[in-house]
Amino acid sequence: MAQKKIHCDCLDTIKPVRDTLDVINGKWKVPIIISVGVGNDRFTDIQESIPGISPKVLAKELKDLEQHKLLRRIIIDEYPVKISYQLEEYADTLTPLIYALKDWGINHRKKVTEK
Amino acid sequence: MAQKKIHCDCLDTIKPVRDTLDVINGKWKVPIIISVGVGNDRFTDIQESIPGISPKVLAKELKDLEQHKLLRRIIIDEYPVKISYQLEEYADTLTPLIYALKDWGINHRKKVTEK
DNA sequence: TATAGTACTTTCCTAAAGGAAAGTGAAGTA
DNA sequence: TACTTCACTTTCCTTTAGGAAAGTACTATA
Repeated sequence: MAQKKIHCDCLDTIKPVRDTLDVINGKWKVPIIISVGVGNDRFTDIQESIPGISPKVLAKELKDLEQHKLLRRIIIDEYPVKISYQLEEYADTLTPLIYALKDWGINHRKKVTEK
Repeated sequence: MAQKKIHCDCLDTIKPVRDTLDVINGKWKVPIIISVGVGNDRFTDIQESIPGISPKVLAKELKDLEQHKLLRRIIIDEYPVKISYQLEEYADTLTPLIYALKDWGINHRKKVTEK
């Protein structure tokens, strides 16, 4: 009787997790969503609210997030010209994920420092 | 009266999120945790359960996860020598996060394909 | 004409991540 | 002695992410 190699199948979980990671990947996207979510809507305000982010990186990540329909860029035609960034409604679906990331981070820091 | 620049403060959320991302960062760590979690405990089984991962990358990520106390490496001294990878209890704390990643991915795929 | 404000862009560079393919070492088995 | 299995390691290379510093474009106002 042929022995069949069994390794547990977990693609049902891995595949959607990968889909998510493809969207919110990297150091900056979730922080940007958080920042815009609490009300920072201007380029420079977003930049100042996220320590360490450079304008180059911010501009690139904002474009990515726009393409993924997580936020939109609104041109306000006054003097001086302003741009407002707003979360799309779809970004609200990320709320549970963001809380999970936050909660785990808080707990992890507690664990690491209490030694 | 001096105008003070107000930009909404969101560091309380951004900081722990960053701590989390520092640990589970990248394409592979969460998939590996999932795979080991469902019972794949041998190097080659883990490798086969995660499409596209190379042995070099798997070895490196396993070391990282060990350092972060998320899994342990157990040497089984038989012939041929086997290594068993097991999740630490601490890895269980990631469960809510993994579900959040999975659920969002499922929903996102639905959204993207139904157009 | 010069200046100020806003929102970027450009250039240059380093570091980290990732991929392909082949190789290694240890030990038991034929 | 050669072969097999398992768990990696090594080498080489390409791609992506990220950072620092300076520059640009537009327009209104002084």
